[in-house]
Amino acid sequence: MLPRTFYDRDTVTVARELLGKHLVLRSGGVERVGRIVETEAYLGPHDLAAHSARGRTARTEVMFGPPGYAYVYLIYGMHWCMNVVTQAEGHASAVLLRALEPVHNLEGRSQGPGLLCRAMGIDKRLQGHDLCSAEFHIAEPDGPPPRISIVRRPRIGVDYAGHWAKRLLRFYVRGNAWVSRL
DNA sequence: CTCCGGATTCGT
DNA sequence: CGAATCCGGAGT
Repeated sequence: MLPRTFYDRDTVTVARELLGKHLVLRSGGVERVGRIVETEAYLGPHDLAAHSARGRTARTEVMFGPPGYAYVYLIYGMHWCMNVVTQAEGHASAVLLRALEPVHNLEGRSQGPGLLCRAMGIDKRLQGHDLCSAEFHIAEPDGPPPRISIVRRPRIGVDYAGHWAKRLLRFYVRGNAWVSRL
């Protein structure tokens, strides 16, 4: 299991290093595992695409808290999205998990943040959950890590954020078939 | 209290 | 390209 210190670092670094790691959720006697192949970094209140840019609210409270917790929210009234909170308490930054390569017990497709949560069974009950826990965490896969090439692109769906929409804060594993879009 | 729109996905 | 579908956040 990744230690809390993994998340207590620069958000771009965490977003890049999460690629290739395993997201693990044990629920109802079933363990689901997916390999993270696509992420986006949301840097904090100064980042106009980040939810924390609208200030500290009930929904975004967990983003302002300590690193290594899940920020889960509902979008467009029907899809859950999952983030990992990064950096020290008060920084209000996070990494959005956008796509998984199926490893174990995933239900259907997992390319795109909404489909990822559907496949893993992630919803409101995991909002604010500790990711340094047996039932819900991110882990280094067994064996030697494969050498991967990382692609940097602008984030998806944040055109409203002015110049922040152009920043290269989306990361994915080059050539991976489970990435949501090229 | 009302109103607007979204870190998406799917079907046309 | 537009609908689905609901709640957070902002304004009255």
